[in-house]
Amino acid sequence: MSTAPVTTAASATPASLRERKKLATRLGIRRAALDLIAERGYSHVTVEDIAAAADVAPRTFFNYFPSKEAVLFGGGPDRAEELRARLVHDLPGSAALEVLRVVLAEYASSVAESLAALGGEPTRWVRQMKAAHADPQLRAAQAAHMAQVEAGIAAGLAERLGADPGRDAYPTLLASAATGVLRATMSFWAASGGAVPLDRLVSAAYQAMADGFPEDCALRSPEHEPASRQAVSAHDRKDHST
Amino acid sequence: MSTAPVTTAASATPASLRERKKLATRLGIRRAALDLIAERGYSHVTVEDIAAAADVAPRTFFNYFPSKEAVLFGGGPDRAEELRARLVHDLPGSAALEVLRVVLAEYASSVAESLAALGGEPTRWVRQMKAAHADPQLRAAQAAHMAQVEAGIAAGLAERLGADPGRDAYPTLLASAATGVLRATMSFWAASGGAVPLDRLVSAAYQAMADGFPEDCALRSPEHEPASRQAVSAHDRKDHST
DNA sequence: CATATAGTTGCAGTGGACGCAACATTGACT
DNA sequence: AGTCAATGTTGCGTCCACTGCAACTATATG
Repeated sequence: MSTAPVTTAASATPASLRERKKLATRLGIRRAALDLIAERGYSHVTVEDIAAAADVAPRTFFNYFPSKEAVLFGGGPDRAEELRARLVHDLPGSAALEVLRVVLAEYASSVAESLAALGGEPTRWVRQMKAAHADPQLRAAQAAHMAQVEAGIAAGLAERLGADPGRDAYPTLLASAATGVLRATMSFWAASGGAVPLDRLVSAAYQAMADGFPEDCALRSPEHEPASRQAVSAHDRKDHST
Repeated sequence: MSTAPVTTAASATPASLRERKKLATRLGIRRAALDLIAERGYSHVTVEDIAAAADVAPRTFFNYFPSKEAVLFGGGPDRAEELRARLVHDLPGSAALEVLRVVLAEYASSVAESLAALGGEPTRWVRQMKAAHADPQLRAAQAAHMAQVEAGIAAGLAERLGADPGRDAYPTLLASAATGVLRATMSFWAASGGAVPLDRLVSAAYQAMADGFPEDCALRSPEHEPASRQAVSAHDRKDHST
């Protein structure tokens, strides 16, 4: 939030002292939480521990995050709403799949950004992501979070397409598939250490989806801990009708 | 508790007295839970309530279900493993998408069956499903559950395709999309009151996915509370290469 | 400086989940 | 039958996530 200027909005807004302090403690809590969790694992860290490490009262933790899990995901509480709005209005005239690809690619990037804003070298939160990937509890939590995002997407798509979600399953279907793809992509990206550009990964994955997941489709990462080489062997041949 | 005789499977499985008793209490707990939740809503029912209604000690509840949420989903704890195995071995030689469609359609059916095994008219658990769809807490729980299923699917696909999930994102990607579609489909089916045959819905949805979610794709349900008519207006024209 | 506003903290309480140690039931063996 | 080992059930104590409420404190405003 303070390290790298956010390109989206609300940047360069030091606002009042109060606001700044709030942001600071929020970030402090988040940082402390991620550090501890990376060290000991999610289930071996209590809210009390986090609060102590962040120099706030345990009670204060819940003034900033509605749950212990939320500290891992919730960058901003309004991201879901923003997503919805953009899905409705962006790229008017384009196909639903196209809007999804563009908007969700940006969403992914913004998530990545907010991770980077936590400071520290990438190596640290790479470890964190690896840990998250392992712990089934966290997988569940992440799924729950994405479900919320998905609801926003479905609503946005339904509005854009003028469909009634109760009667036409298409928006929900598309939203579910889209978030599924998004989740898998971000997991993969995190596991790769962030070496492959996220937006490219997301685009490739959506291309795969639009093409109906052909057999020869493969999203591979380089050999070990990739640094510069990037494979992302998508197929740029088939043009799907839009 | 013993309103209607169970019509489905598990019949003619007297096994030992012990096994039967266990099954009985398990079903009793599940029934009690679903009843109470349908009445009061998920968050207004405590485990203690459920236990009381099922005539067991609160502690016993956790001998059968690992969590309060689990009582809503977990039919059997080994379903995930079975899924994995079938994805590896079934339909040798067929495309991954094809196996997914077949196996997941059956999975969905078995879930539906276990719901029906709880007895009572459909109307009851239709209400339950509607409630579940509304409560964000439950949406999250269901997502978490599906995440576990997804992990099994991803593992199975990876094994079938001989891919390393750490290096090739294809299996994970496919699994995520597949469970997304499955989830949306089952939600839709439940919301429709189970009027539309589930396996047909699932097949249609997978067809849509294999075709890259064309714009004209629409999975619609009849007007109001459907009874006999069923639309499922999929497109049976395009044959995708396999 | 006084006052309103808003954030922080402590406290007490609810409820989910677990480990452990009795107690009850079932099944097997002689 | 009668005894014993498994296995299931229950109660108890504990930990921890989470919440409402009521001080208390720091910022903002007049």
